[in-house]
Amino acid sequence: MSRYDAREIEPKWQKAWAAAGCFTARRDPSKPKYYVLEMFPYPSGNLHIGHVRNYTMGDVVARYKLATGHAVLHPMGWDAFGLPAENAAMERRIHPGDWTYSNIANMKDQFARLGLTLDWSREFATCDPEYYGQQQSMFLDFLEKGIAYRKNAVVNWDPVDMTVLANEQVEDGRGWRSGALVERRELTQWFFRISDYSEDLLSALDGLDNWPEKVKTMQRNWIGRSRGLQFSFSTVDAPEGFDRIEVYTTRPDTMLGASFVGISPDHPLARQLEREAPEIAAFNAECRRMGTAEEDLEKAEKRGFDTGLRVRHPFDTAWELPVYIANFILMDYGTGAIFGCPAHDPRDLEFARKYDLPVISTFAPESGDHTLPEEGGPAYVPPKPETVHYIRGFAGDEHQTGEAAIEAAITFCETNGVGQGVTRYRLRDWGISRQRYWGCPIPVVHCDACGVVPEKKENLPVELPRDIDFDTPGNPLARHPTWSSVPCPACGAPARRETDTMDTFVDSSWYYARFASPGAKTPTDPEGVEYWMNVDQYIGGVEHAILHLLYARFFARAMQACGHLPQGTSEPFDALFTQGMLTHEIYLTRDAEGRPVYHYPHEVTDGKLADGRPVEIVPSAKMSKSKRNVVDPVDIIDRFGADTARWFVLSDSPPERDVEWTEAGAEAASRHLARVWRLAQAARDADETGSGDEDLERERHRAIHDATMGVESFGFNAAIARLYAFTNVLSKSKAGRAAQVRAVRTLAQLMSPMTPHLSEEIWQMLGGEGLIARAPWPQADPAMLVEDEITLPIQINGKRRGEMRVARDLPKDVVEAQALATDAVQRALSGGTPKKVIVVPGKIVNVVV
RNA sequence: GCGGGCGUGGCGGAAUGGUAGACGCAUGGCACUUAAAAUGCCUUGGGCUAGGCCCGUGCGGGUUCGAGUCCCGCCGCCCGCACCA
Repeated sequence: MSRYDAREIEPKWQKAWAAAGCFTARRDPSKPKYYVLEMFPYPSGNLHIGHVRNYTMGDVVARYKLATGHAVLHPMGWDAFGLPAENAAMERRIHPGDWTYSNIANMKDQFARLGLTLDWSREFATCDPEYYGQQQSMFLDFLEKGIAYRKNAVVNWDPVDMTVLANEQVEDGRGWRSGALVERRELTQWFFRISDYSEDLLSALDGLDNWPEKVKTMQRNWIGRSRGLQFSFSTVDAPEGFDRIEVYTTRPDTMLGASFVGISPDHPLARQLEREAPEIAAFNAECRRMGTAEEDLEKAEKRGFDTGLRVRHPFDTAWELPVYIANFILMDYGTGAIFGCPAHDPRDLEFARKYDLPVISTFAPESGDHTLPEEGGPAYVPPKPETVHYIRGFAGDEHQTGEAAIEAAITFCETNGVGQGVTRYRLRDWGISRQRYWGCPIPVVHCDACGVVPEKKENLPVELPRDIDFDTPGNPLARHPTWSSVPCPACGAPARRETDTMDTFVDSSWYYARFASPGAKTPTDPEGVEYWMNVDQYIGGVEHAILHLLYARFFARAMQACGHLPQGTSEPFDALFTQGMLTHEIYLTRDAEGRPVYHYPHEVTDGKLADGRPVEIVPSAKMSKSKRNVVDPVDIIDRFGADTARWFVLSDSPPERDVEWTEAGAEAASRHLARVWRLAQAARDADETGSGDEDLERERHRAIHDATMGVESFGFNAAIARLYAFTNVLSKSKAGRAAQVRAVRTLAQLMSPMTPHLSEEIWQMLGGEGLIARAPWPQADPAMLVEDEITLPIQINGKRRGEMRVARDLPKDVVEAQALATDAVQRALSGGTPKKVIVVPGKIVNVVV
């Protein structure tokens, strides 16, 4: 009997699949098409075990769809632009392009060992000029359609490094390299008009039936449609041109609870005031000395500055409110100005208590204990559909829901000329300008005479220059001696190329469409996208639930508007699956100062280091290089084989949840595969006749049914658990050779999406025809699945107290009579009669005594 | 801070509102072996006055004949917050 040796069989079958061209996508009108896509990786240099899980899931789907007669497209590429390449360039004096492409080569070798069904003939990297040139072409289309435009926006500015920082490069308000206090600075930047699509992006979510509800909810909240009132306060003694302050509120029903007006430090009025008042200038400067990240803003202490200006309440001109500049108000939202109602907003309440401003409740609960905010209670913010009692109402009923009150308030205000009801969206336009080298150049030219001029399409791609350096901080493109000097495409006069490059989210917003025809001389070609789009199943991390997926949905619409995608593809991903992370224990010891020192898993045995020191163990932590709790897939494949790695990452945990990588789990998976291998040999060598052929055959059909359901519903862990159970039955079976061989061949097929190499080997061993990768998926015979007799649990007062075997279709009254006759029920009744008997056919009997 | 999610034995987890703990790991025992490894078989939520009963799905309430599942309020962890990808 030979042993299962993954190192021997895995390369063999990988070669066989390649020789047969099994995974090359081909348009085939005689088959339904299926496009499965996993979010493409950033080429960081090494495949992470998390990648293994992500790509194995897609591979299971791809192999299953191949087996069920689909023309499958399963491509792979590289999300190759971005900051890490520039960081590597600075740290190691290596060119970002060289670093990126060598990482790609390395990761591709690692990919090859996993035995995935990828069609590498369609591979591209977003940093290939062929790819980003087409992206530039689309940018020009967007520009022509008005989807791309320029406006001012704030960035994180590092005054020492003289460079723009990403949010993650700002740590506690300081630049990560220079340590300098970061400032907000305004630059003219390129934007995509995603906000024009707000309503469509919102309402189309309703049609995405195969997206997780949580992702749709997050997107809805992000787009943030709100109904509110826009109105203005008239000012008292304000500077010239500021006789009114426009505000927007979603709670106009609380207008009689107004206590102050707050404006953003970037509001035009704040900017005007800082010219005359040094204290205001100082305060505004202080506010701007904070990163642009909304999270920081929200967590920061709420601070304000009393401008001394006052506004008149629109309902009562004698009622004046103070105007504060407040650090938590963003110029990008609404009008950059709010009215504060401390009684019904926790932020406003914190602010009011700090600056001793009035707190005025406008409504209170209908009943129950309630401490009014003005008497020290918390801000009262009930859900809008809840009915409350209006103490200071001015429109609608005294007792009404927040929703009704808001509509009544809007109507009242419109009737009295105080303002207008408007629908707003939280979604802001997408700023795509980056002041960096390693990204897609924005293909426009700045001409003194003609202004902003689009590059001619025949001049695309606008390629990145190769000869750059990172010796001095800032954007290498901007300081390149010759690159930006070009003639104006319109008038031919000397002009300057745009040196901003595009956000890398642009690159990943349309790659799925490019895979349909990767070599096309236009961004897409109609034949390719018409056949392959949409993506039938998209798989990736939930961390992309909002930005990437929203941008990709927007891009599909914008591409459609420019004729790059056909009708019916505005939603590019028919089904979405968000998978969980891979986690691993963290092992650490403490240094003399009590700081943690992290240790790699291979340094730890039985909770101790080699020198015998015990380690602290932090369970289920996200894998990160700095914590050293990483698992190298190459190492796992060397030791156990790809099939074991694939099997393990899919077992144990549901795909949408995190899974903890454990050595013991990997070993168990490996042992199981070896056991299946032995069973296959035992089946091959079994006696011709045996007993229980029929039982095994029934079990085989049940396994087909259950495992198929598991694969179709992304219940890979459930499918695997079912296959374990089938394996247990098989190993105990005394069935004859034919029945055993049939059962093992089915087992190999059902396992093949997860363990393709082992399955091929067994298939061949047991005389399967051709490659298992091309064999049709086994079918379960419905007649073999029904059971004639079932076990019915009997409950007394909702607790299980017994069971009985009954015919599957026994009438309800007979079931009831039999249940009442059981010992357990008789004991519980002790001669009395039951109060109630509930019989759920085929499920349960509950006797209430 | 705001939005979204998750929480079940020693561990990973299973369970259309209907037998909580499938399946796997780890325990412990047995078989095989000179021995070990490997393999196979069995055992295992906690408790008690143990062949029966009680308690158990983060905590506290509620709906229901019946709640891990639905509702309300907490606690903890994770993801996102627009320039990380």
